[in-house]
Amino acid sequence: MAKPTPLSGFPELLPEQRFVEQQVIDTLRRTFELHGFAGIETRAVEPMDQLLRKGETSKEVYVLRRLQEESAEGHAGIGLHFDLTVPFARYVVENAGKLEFPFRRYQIQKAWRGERPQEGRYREFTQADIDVVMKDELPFHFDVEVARVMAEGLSGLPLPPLRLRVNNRKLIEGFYRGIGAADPQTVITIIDKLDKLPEEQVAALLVSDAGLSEQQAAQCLQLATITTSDTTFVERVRALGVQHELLDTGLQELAAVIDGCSAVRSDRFEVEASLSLARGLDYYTGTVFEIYMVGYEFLKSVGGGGRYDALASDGRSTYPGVGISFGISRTLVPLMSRGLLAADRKVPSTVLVALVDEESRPESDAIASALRSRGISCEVAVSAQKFGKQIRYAERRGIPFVWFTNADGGHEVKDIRSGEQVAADPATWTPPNEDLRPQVLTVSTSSTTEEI
RNA sequence: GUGGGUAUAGCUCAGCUGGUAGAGCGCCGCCUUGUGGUGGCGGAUGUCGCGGGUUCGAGUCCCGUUACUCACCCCA
Repeated sequence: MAKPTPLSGFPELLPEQRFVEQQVIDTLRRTFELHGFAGIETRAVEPMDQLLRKGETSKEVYVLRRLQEESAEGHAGIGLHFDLTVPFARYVVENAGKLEFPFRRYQIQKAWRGERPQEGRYREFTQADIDVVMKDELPFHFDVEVARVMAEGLSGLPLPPLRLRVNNRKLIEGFYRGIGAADPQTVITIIDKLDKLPEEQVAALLVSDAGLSEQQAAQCLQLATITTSDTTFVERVRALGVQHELLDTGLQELAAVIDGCSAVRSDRFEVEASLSLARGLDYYTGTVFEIYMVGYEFLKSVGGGGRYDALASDGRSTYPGVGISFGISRTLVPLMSRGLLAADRKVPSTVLVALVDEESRPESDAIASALRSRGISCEVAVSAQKFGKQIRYAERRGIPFVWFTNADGGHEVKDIRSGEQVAADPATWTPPNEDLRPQVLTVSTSSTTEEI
C-alpha cells in the first residue's frame, strides 16, 4: 500500500499525544462526576430533521448512506451530529419518563462538521459538554453551577490560561429595549460582530439594519465596551441611565454568575463580565458564555454555551437547560502540532525488563509479572540484543528504568536518565511516584518546560 | 463555497536559464568483545504527488488532476 496522506480535518494523534488527550478527558470526567453530573453517550447519528431544525443548515452536516442503497437520494435521512446539544435535547425528550429532573449530564464525544478545516477547526473533533436540564422551569442558580463546574474542570488541564467571558441576554435585550430599539434580536446579532468589524462599521450597521438612531447606536457600543472582572459592571451600566425591567433582571443574574465564580478564579482561569458578548445563536435566553485561550485568541472561542429556556420540547412540556461546551480537539491539536504539549514517553511502560538470552525469557516474564502485580507498567525486551541496544530501545521510548538480572540471579534496576544502577527486589521495588505514569510536558510561550 | 500557496529521503528542506538526485537531522553498522547517551569512521535511503504534453533529454517548462495548506465565511 502506498503511503496514505493525511485527511484534512481529521486529525490523528501520536501515542504520546493521545495520552495527553486521554488525561484531559479523565480529568474533566472526574470533575464532572465529582459534581454529580452523570455521563451519557448518544449515538453518532440523528435524523436529518433534528439536525436541521432551528435553521442550523449552515452546519454542513455529513449525511449517512448505505453503500447498497438503491439510489443516492434514497438514504435513511440520517446524518452525523455536529454538536452534542442537539442529540442531548432529543435524548431528553425521548427518555423524559426515565430521567430524574433536574438532570445533570456530561458528555464527551466526537462531533462532525463538513466545513473547511483550519487550525483549531476540524471536520471530526471531540468536545466536552455539561448541561443541566429541568422540566418547565430551571432555577437560575444552575447558571452559576455549570460555570463553576466547567471552570473547575478546565483549571486542572495542562493548557495556557483560559478566560471565561460571561454576559446575559436579558441584560442587553433590556438595555436595547430601554433605549427604544424596536428589534433587539437584530441588535444582538450585529453587536456579536464587534470582534470582527471595527466599531464604526458596527455602528453603521446598527443604524442601517436595526433601525437605530446614531445616538442609540452609540449607547449600544458604550454598553459593549464594559468589561469587568468583578460586579462593578453593574454601576457602570447604571451610569448609562437606561431603565428597563429586563435590564434589572439581567444585571442581577450576571452579577450572580460573576460572584459565584469568584472561588474558581485564578491566574490560570479568568472570569469576566463582558457586555459585548452576544453569541449569534438566537436560542439563548439568559446567561451566555464564551471561553478563550489566552495567547490563542486567533482560535476564537474554544468553548461556549448558555441558557436555553426551551432546550427541548415534546409539545406538552418544555425543558429549559443551561450548559457549556469545551472544544478538546480545538485546544489540544494546535498546541500539540506546535510541539508545545505531549507526554514524556511514547509508551506507558515504566520499566523495560532486559533479556539475557531467549532461554531465560520465562525469568524475565516473571519479573515483569511481579512488577505489574503492584501496578507498575512494564514490558520485556523484544530480543536478547546487547544490553546497550536494549537500553537504547528504552531510551527511544522514554522508558525510565531497565531491569537487569545478574548471572548469580541477583537483580539490579538502572535509571537510564541518571545512569544510576542499584540492587532491587522485583517483589518490593517501587519507582518514584512521578515515574509510574507518563508525565505531561507543556512548553509555555517563554519556552520553559514544566510538568503539570 | 471564493481566492492564494505548496507537493523532492523517515523529518525539515535545497536543487539556478532543462543535462545522470542533494544537505542537515534521524536511521543502520563498526570503533565498543553483553550497559545506551558524547565522539570518530563507514553505510542505506527516493514512483521528485499523479496523468499527459513540449524536448535528443523534464524534479525543473506547459496543460490537466488529486491531495495538503493559508485567508475569507462560520463555529467547538
